[in-house]
Amino acid sequence: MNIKKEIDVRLSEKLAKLTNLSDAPALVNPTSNPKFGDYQANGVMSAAKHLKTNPQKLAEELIATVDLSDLVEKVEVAGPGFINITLKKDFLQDRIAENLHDERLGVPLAPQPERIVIDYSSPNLAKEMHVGHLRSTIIGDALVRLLDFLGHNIIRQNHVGDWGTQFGMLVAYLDKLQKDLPPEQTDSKNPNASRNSLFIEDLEEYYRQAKQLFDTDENFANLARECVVKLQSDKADVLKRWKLFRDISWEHCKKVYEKLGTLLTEQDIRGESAYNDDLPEVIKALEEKGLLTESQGAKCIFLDEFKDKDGNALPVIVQKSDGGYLYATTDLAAIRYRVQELKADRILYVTDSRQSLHFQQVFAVARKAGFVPEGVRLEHIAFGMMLGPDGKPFKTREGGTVKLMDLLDEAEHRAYNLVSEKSPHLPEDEKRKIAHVVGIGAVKYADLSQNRTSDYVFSFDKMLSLEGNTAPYMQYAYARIRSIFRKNKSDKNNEQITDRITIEHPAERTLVLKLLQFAEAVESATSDYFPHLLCNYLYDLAGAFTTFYESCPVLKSSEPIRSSRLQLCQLTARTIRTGLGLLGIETVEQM
RNA sequence: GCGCCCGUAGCUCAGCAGGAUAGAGCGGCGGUUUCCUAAACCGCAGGUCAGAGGUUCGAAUCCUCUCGGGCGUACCA
Repeated sequence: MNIKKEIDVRLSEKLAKLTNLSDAPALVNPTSNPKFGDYQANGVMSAAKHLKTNPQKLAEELIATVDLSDLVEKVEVAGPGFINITLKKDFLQDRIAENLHDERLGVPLAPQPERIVIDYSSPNLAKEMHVGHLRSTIIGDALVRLLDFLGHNIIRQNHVGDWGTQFGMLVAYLDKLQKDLPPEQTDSKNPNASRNSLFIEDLEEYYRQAKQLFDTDENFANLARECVVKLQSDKADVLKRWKLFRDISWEHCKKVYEKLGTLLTEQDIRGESAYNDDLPEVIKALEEKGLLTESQGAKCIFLDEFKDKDGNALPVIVQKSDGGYLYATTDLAAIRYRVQELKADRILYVTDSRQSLHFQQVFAVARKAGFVPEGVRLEHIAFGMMLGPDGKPFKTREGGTVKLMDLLDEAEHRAYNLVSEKSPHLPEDEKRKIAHVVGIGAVKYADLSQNRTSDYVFSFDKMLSLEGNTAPYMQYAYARIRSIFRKNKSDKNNEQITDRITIEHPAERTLVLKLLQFAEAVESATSDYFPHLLCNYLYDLAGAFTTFYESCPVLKSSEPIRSSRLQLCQLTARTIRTGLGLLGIETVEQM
């Protein structure tokens, strides 16, 4: 049960009736200060302002009309028209007892499940994954888990870059290599001979060299462009190489995803190449709608809502003057597929904020062209850049791109050193397991715990710190609780844990209330796609637990308090594990 | 030039459908351990919420302008 929502709905309904305002939200939130109770409603004041009446009087009227007796111990009007609400102890105890046997820990399912397509990760298959793919992958994966938990039907889409100039370049470069080699070496050195002889590292290097050639050698650039054309016309030998590149690259991605623990699989891939045949169709459809204009040889859609410096409409180019298609064209084709074939109710794009103009334009064109029905939502879940400690874009010391695999390896390595230092007694394989969970968790949590819209400063030291709002802190909080149960099990006078939770101590009450607010945290993190709100909640929960644990002896208490407190420990552990799980972060039993 | 985002403690960040005394963590200083994991906890110091106007009973939050930073802005993705 979402307590906040429950109170809000009841108050808002009555407030609307009382004021005859169509929109009179009660604006219920947890109180800013515990002395005001558990929840406060702030909406009366603005409603009173609209009606030009006395807010305190209106607040008094409202609480006289609304029935909250099943939840509430005390409701009072305070200050200029706040309504302060204190929940009943019985209510808290009853609700928390329900969560004891609830897999979902009180989080309600979405009343209307939707089919939600989430486009995320989307690496370029011509080269290794690098830090630029990290945020999309982490944030996208967390949103998948969160929305799925609410009962939505999630369709992951990995819109990989597996087509176009970049692949033309690679194929052309391989051709060139082959020609340059002496004939007798062709079989052993020719990467095309066997896939085993070509690795992602080679591919990375080829891409670099091919790119350089492409930029400097006009002849080569033309060859590369020809290869793109050949790709599009299904020339068998060219296609064979393309598949080879793609397969090698995917093997590499798979390893990264595996290490990262993302949900993406081969089934989720639907890359740019998948839309190749649709691109002329998209142009045709736009043409038929009368949206296309030819300008400087390119086919464009001019949209009035986007203006250039002189106030002229800005174009969205969908076909180049040389006949080639662009990013926007592919995205339009993808939208059609997602609407028509996947039957999406909502399509989310998890990409960096630099692409926000692009998506605004693509969304606008898709609407105008009738590719997207009225009720279908298109949303760009934008995020900021990853910065290095110097506040500049995150690069290696030499100024190169940081490979994602290297970064993850280092996180694990650092976590391993930490574990070895703090818990040398643990067996080696255990230490490795913990290092993996903590290292990867740290990278993910550091990203997710920050408001995604802003840039964030990447720091191994900070994310692996045991202090503050970090993964290791949360994982440690979990492990500490689990240790209580190991201890309890090994106790001689191990007693049966009963089901009742009773609130005796203020710290218990605070913890219970916090536990009950898990539903609110999940809801808030999901509604606007802000996973950091769930992180904030978990951190607060850990704090509430610590206070409880410091002031309320658990194993040393006598029944029935002992059972009650053990249950609180159990629920806290489950809530932390579930919450981290929704973010794609694992826990360990000891660390 | 135009557009979008941002500027909160020394540092990294919360808070922003307007609400009560602006919160954390790190760093600094000072404490706590015969006690269920000290990888912990508690306390103190630290702020003209970039600046100036405006709207309001009330502004970090909304509006306008200024300064500072980032990103984007016709054939890359």
